[in-house]
Amino acid sequence: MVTGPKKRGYHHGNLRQALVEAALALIEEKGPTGFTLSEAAKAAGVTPAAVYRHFAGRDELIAEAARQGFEVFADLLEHAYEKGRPSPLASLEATGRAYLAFARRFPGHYVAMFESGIAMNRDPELARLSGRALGVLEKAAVELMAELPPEKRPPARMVSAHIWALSHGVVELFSRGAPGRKSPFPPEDLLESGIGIYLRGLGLIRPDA
Amino acid sequence: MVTGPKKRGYHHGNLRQALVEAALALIEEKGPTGFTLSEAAKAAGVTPAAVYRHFAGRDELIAEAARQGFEVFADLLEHAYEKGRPSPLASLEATGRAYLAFARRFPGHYVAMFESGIAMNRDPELARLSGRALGVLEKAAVELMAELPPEKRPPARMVSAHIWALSHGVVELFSRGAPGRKSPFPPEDLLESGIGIYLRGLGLIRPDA
DNA sequence: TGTACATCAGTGAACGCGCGTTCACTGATGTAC
DNA sequence: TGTACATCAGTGAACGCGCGTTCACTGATGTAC
Repeated sequence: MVTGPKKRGYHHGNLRQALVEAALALIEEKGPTGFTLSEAAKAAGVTPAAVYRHFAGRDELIAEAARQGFEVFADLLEHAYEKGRPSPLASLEATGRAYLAFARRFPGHYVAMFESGIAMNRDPELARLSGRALGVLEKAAVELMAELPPEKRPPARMVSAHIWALSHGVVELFSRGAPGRKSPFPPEDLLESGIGIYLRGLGLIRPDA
Repeated sequence: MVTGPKKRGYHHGNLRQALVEAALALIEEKGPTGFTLSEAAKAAGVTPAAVYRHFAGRDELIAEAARQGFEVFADLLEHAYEKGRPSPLASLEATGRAYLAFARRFPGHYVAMFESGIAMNRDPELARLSGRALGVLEKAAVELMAELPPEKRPPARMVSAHIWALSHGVVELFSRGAPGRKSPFPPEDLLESGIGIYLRGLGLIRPDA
């Protein structure tokens, strides 16, 4: 058994993180329902009871997975947002793409965050992190709205809600390989074209562009 | 014990349907995870074993609930579609509203259909019914696209996918009372405004309307 | 440097629980004569 | 109409299972002297 660069702590080394990763792998594989504490423990090569040294219980473990997911999520969105600057339009489009990219690259996290039935207010840290992620979208929307004349300027929070809903819908319906439901188009194209049409509807892209 | 209009069959009368309804109530109340065969049986006033007279097992029961949901769903969409005629624009908008109305009025069905992890191809009837529902949306999109000049006419299936994704996203994120996540706007307004902006982006509504 | 002690991560056995599922049964309903 | 029989919906006891959780424990690691 190769231990790697001798980084182990007491016994396992870093059981806490190993459990989170086992949980994510299970969620990814079998959905939020298919994850059990015992199985996660087994996957980490440890007795179920050992889990209680690190988490108060099953829900705590999922919450930690979601927490880590939101952290990466917010980072990715922020990075995409910055990359689009100084154009608010490019920022918002990049942010949308980053949303989908996250869901594809971290499906376990995505499920833990949005489909596990975790209550956001169970944990202030979770609420803060999810707020931060959504905040990026809102900031992009606010800047975008500033480009429109005030009289035809919808509320920025509504716009960010639209983008979020569209992104989430594309992920849920077309991105994950729902058995028996075939996507007519690649989800990336679907989201990109959808956002494009939407932004044109806001008057931010030329009608003939 | 009042039996009502004496419609009961052998013992229970109509256990099959009673089980479906108990399952829906449980799903509605506690999510797709929170539903167990035993609890549904108890809610219907019957022994767990009795379920097997009517369904092959737990999954069969959920599938039946989803099947009934899709039936109502397709009917509602179709009705809304017809109501909007002969204007394709009005048809599509009404169909979108009907989508949300269904999710609100039949939350248990909606969850069984879209969040229970039921495989659509497990059951040809289920595939047929879900196809019929989606078909209404596609038909509306096809007619709508016919109003556009061919050179600026996106694929109808893409348009219907956009509408579907936006509707589903609004339902999942803002319609159901996800604890700790407060909706900034009523979901109906959110969907209506979103679809409106989108249709304007397609060039189907006047920019200044 | 070596020894004694404190810490605490993980063990393993045990628990009560509710689950889905099976089975032989019983008794109400429907039907043939 | 009445009786004998067939049907079959629902019972109740039993099963094996894996779950989450608890507990006293053990033994590897870290620390004080």
